[in-house]
Amino acid sequence: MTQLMLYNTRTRAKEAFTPIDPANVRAYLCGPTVYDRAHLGNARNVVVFDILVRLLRRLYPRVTYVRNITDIDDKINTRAKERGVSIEEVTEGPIRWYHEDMGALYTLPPDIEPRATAHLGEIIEMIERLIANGHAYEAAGHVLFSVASDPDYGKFSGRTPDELIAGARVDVAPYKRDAGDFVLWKPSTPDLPGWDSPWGRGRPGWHIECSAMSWRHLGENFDIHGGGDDLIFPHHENEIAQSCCAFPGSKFANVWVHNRMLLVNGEKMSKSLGNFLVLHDVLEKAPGEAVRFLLMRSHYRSTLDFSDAGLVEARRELDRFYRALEAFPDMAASDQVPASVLWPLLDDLNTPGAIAALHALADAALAGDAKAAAGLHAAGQVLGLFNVTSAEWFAGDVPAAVTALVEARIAARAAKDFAASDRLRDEIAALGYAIQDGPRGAYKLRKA
RNA sequence: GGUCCGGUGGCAGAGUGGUGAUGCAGCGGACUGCAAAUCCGCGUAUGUGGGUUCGAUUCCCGCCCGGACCUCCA
Repeated sequence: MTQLMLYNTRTRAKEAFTPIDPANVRAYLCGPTVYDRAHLGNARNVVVFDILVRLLRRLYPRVTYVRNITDIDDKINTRAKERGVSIEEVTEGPIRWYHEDMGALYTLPPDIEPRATAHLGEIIEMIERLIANGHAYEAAGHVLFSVASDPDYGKFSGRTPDELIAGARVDVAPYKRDAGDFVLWKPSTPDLPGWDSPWGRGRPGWHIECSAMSWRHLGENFDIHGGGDDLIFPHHENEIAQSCCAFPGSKFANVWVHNRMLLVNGEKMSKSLGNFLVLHDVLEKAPGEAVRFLLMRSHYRSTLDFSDAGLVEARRELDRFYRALEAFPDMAASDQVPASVLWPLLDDLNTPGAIAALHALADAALAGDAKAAAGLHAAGQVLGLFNVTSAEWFAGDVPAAVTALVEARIAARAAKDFAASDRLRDEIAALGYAIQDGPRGAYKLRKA
């Protein structure tokens, strides 16, 4: 059983995944707009896609994973103006932090990481095509996409143009033909970053860069497009409209994979609410692998309500797996992922189901089953787990002060001075380490 | 207001038209100088009212509650 099933937002149904070209599966994930630190919601999105890509790589010989960086944006411009620096100086830090933080979660880098600033040519070419095809028009220095020109507009997100207008909570610019028309290109005043175009010096609107970059790197029609479900409208609806109208007859992405939002205290983390958890801060509280594990403990299409208690629990579950692996230090590496783990993953990335299977393997491994331990380790590769050794997981680099106390305690126990022994255990605990005694004076240390 | 999604044991969280995974926490026992870890065992759940069915947690309808989108957002 190696058939991957994926829920496709386009059809609102779980479908058997069939690549356009089995020799090269092409996938695109909407990446960050780089003006700030990544938050935990970004992390969920990237971890989910990371598992999908790892799984696809087991099933197909080649996967091209593209994740863009949006480095043209009005929020970036605002920051640059506030600080009196160039937009490159604003985006440099956030791009570096993004790589560091996602790396700390053991997510694989994309094969191609295109930037909007390097794709103005493609962006302009697409806009020219849209104008030539009668799907876009110039007005007041802007170029706008005409939603009325696209009979399919709204189908993806399940809305009619009337609904969109009725629900509009923003003022409609007077130069728009329809309230739903959106900007492809807008003029830049001299104090703002801009690029020369047939419509004068300006900059692209929000949605066009993803259409241009996916076209450049994956073609007019590719397999999978991912993102958070808050992007379904308007971002992905608009991407589809632009791409399908610029390339008549193309289908753009075949399968759309959207993860649900991460909640904090029952509410969506969002920039406007200001309640978002900065990933870097969460990584101060727990190992990256525990944060990653927390994000896979619920299905990607369910809401996940973050809590510190959940983080602690994620870490304890991983403790158990590392204990199971620890029992087989010389285990030969295997890439045979047990069917019990693979099967739920193939069924629309059911990570909680896979984790349940991991626990069964851990039980067997703790009972002495070497094959189960090898299977557990192999399963970790497809899930992006077990990236460190058990010793590193439990203790990391032990400070000299702790080692000295441990040695003093061994001596005390040998002398059966249990009062001293218990006192030393408390002192070790005060330094953040727990000690476990084993047979014949053996012991294990772990970070509290 | 429109559209959509969900409500499972103390908590987290899957699956399923036919005796409700898994984990964490809790309880009892073994082991231990005491612990920890490990092992054995235990308990508790499908929001609510109808309908379809031999049988529903699973399908359908109403209600209640929660969340998302309709605006920047992963």
